[in-house]
Amino acid sequence: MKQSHLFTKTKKEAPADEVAKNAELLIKAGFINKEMAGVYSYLPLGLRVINKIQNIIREEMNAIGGQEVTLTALQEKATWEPTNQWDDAEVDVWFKTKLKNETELGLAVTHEAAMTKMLKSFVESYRDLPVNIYQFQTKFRNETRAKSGIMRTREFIMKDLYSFSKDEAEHNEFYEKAKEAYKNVFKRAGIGHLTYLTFASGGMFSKFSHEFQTITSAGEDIIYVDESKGIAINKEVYNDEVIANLGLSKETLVENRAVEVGNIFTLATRFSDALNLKYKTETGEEKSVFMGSYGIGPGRLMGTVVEVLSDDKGIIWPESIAPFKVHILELGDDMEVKTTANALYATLQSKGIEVMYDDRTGMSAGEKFADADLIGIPYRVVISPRSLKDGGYEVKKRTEGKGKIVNIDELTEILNG
RNA sequence: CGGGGUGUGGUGUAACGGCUAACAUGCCUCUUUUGGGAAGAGGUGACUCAGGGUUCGAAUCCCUGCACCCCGACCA
Repeated sequence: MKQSHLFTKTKKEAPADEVAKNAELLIKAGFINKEMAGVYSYLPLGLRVINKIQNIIREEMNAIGGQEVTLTALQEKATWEPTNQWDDAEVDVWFKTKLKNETELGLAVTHEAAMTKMLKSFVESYRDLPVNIYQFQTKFRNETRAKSGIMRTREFIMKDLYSFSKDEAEHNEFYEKAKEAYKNVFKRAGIGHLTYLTFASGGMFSKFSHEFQTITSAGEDIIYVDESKGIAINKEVYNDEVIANLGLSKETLVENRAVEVGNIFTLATRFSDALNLKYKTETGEEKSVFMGSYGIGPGRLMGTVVEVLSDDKGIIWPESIAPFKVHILELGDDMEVKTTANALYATLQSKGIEVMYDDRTGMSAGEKFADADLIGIPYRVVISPRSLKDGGYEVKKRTEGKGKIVNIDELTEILNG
């Protein structure tokens, strides 16, 4: 993409009402736009990142047998009444609305019940199980306090997968696979080294759950990390019994602030009992389907990456989720520079490399450098009278201080690697 | 939901109850520049969140509403 074509612009100053680093940088660089408290739109650059993240998640979910669907965001009252979750005393984050005929509807807070209900049309026999279904869908939660930029919003996309198994043993098998898939997601998104499988309370759904917590001061949770074992305990269930059950000891646990980037938990038969999702076993017995629920918020994951991987100049995207792989900067209005830059842009694109080309004219070099650092694309290639005189292209990684001059073959080799 | 705070050009800030609401940045025009947010010149842009009140006089004080931020509680 040519940068002159991009309708968004970088800003020198972040809006005064944003304090969170993720929102400051993402707004300054033109990835997101704030519509109101806790509600953000994704702009071209931000959407590219979200799509990359979703594709990683999609690949990992498909790899463990997930099937993708999209359920509706509008949900009827009857869906949530069997589990008593339509009640505002039970679930206090509903956005509720009505049809013209006064029928009450809710904007999806989550999809456990809807997915369970939907599956009743398809599951009848043990032969139909197990199935694992997921979606990327908008959730609406009327949070009393949105906060921390895109980390806790009132409208957000969530990947939610629901597993439907014949029994607990089959469920556990999938649950373990899901754990590994989740680890892969966070590793691939560039925050694996800071993310810990964390033992936590199950909230409304079950007694315990597993969270994936990424260490950052921007997080809302306190966790106790055992570095050598690579696991942690959430403060909410941190007690002697839990520590002992997990085979940990207080001495090796270190307190950290962290953000929950993923959460998986066992639902057992809570929803299948309530909504009557049953199947016939081989012996003709009727049994409730055994369920699990697995969530990741791509937007929050994006915010977490920014919180964790950035410096005083801007964002530092991991290659896997960067909006583009390489950023070409053309400096000055020299004709030869322009010709060379255009040719490189065409060449890289023809090789399937995602490239942003800063072809904007009348700008100082410093301004282009500053924008490139802010946007945070992994590789920067400078083309200028100087680089041409030195015989090539100056390539620099966002994480490195100094670049080096290379020729076209060396450059494509670096970018293909 | 409890507590604290803030609303001024697109953005960031300033202005004692008293001059035509100032500065920077952005944006437009021209000239000169081009390796770390260039320089000069000229221009554009705000009924100071909304409504009421106090006052000779309100961006400034008071009330109501709305919006936003932070701490806590909550968090499927």
